[in-house]
Amino acid sequence: MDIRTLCLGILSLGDATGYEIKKMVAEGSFSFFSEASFGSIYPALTKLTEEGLIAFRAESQSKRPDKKVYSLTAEGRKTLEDALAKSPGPDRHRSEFLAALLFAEAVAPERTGDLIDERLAHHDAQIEQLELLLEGENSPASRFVLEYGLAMQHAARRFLEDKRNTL
Amino acid sequence: MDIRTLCLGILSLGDATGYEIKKMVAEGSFSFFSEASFGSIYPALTKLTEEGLIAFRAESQSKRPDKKVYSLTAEGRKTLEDALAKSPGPDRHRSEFLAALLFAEAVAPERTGDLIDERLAHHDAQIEQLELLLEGENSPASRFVLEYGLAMQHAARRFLEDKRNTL
DNA sequence: AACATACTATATCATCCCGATACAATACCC
DNA sequence: GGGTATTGTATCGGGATGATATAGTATGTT
Repeated sequence: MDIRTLCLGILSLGDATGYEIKKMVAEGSFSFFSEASFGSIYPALTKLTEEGLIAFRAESQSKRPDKKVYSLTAEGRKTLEDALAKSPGPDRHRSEFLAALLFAEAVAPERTGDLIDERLAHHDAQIEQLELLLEGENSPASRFVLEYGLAMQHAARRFLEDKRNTL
Repeated sequence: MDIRTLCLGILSLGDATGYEIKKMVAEGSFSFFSEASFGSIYPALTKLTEEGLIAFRAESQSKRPDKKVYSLTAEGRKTLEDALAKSPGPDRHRSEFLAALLFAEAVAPERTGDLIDERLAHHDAQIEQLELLLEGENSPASRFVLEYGLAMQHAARRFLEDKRNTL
């Protein structure tokens, strides 16, 4: 899933500005399976507009630069449907924590206990945040994703607690 | 964790060629928390060598290009220790599956059942592979990572099975 | 025997992406 | 008054990905 398809997908759920798209992937339920920076979102939106897959209306705001509110065109919806027809690629998980844990074993074994304790606290914070998001979310699809994230956090936390003394 | 630190970490576990490092992050227990391509590994090794953090011995092979077997220098080990002293950055999870599921809800809802069924089969395959790797692995740290991955796969699978009919 | 695919091994390159930065006005808090 | 946060668009350097090139060996397939 490249940034272009991600933008099409987000716009299929409703019109948005580049800034709003960035907020959605940085916070909210999108943040648990995707990422994107301004440096990729704005060029993607420009190119998608040139290709006619999306269009924007400029909303002038008093004392602020114009907002460009993007929306999906019929052609863009078709392109998204085609992309979704293919089976999704594999998940990609990058964890500095797991890497640090594995390397610390060889280089600084006294550090592993701290790493795990920090991690448990991190999971607690994530769980709290997810439960908060879940309270304010009514869309079934978004709730599904948030509950999925919650299940994963609980599973990771449980595993670490069980195994803390094994290493 | 950039590729440079990843290479230092892998070399802290034992000497290796660029090709072997690539194999480790593409298969094996490293693949569940990291990724790297030839296009990033070879330049990283070259630069780390220039900086004196690693060194290589060329092993000439009959009828093959020389192997460059890299190993960590004392300075490289120190650099790795410094990097591990910092707390690891957050995990990054990218899932085309979750994105497709969320977007399909709006664009092609009849596809969601198939997506989940495909995903369940995918988890079964991953679980089988992880159990296979676990059989041949004796290092406690590697076993820890593999068991972690296994726990996550089981949790995801269980969640999807429970929720299949909710959407 | 011929052919195709896969493996070992290094390396480069276009394209894409991230993180930082810039600009600009408003709003809020101490 | 001053510092930080928010809404907004946009660019740029450095870094990463995925594909491709080269090249010989090994293995499997028809």
